[in-house]
Amino acid sequence: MECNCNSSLGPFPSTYWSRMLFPDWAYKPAWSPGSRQVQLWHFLLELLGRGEGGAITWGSEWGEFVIRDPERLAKLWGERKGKPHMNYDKLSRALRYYYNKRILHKTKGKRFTYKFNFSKLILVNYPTNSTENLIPFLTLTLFFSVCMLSVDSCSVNFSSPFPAVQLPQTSPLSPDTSNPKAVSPLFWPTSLRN
DNA sequence: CCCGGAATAG
DNA sequence: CTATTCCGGG
Repeated sequence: MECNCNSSLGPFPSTYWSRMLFPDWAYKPAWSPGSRQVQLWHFLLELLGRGEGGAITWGSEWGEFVIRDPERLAKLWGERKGKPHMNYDKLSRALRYYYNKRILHKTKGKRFTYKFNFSKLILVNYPTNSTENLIPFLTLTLFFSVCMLSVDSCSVNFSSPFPAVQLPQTSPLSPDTSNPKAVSPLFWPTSLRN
């Protein structure tokens, strides 16, 4: 199967996608149900999606990004979190904590260059006590969001086997959770596997 | 620059 | 728990 985002689904207004870019589970760690503290990976994807000022941009490979202005990125991050003394040294330490969780890894040799692991990103942050079969939908949510916000023409080949899969019929803003099995768990792009 | 340990906060 | 802060080391 091929996904051509621009022709099949888009284009959509950016506000539309920014609202569905990160579902509720992305904002809060499982241990603090009430809080909605923004996490660093979330913030980065947000900037990457908006193409914010060139402080951070996508790299050549899938999921790879380059920090073009480290101190400015740190300043933006500090403003978001209310940490006026944030700098790249401290921000990069937070990025390094993602290595163990396999959310992120460094592309060695390339300065200021890191690479997302989107599948791990989902698995790590998905609340385990919730319904399992919602994962495919959330996968699609994150994948398509990143896909559509990051590149002009997004074309990805999906691997077989590929059972009958249909996208949710309702609006992504109010997903039909009563029919989560509309999307198969096998719906994983090859580029997201590892 | 990049790496992780250690202490600490929320 | 996720960072933040600080820092010795490569």
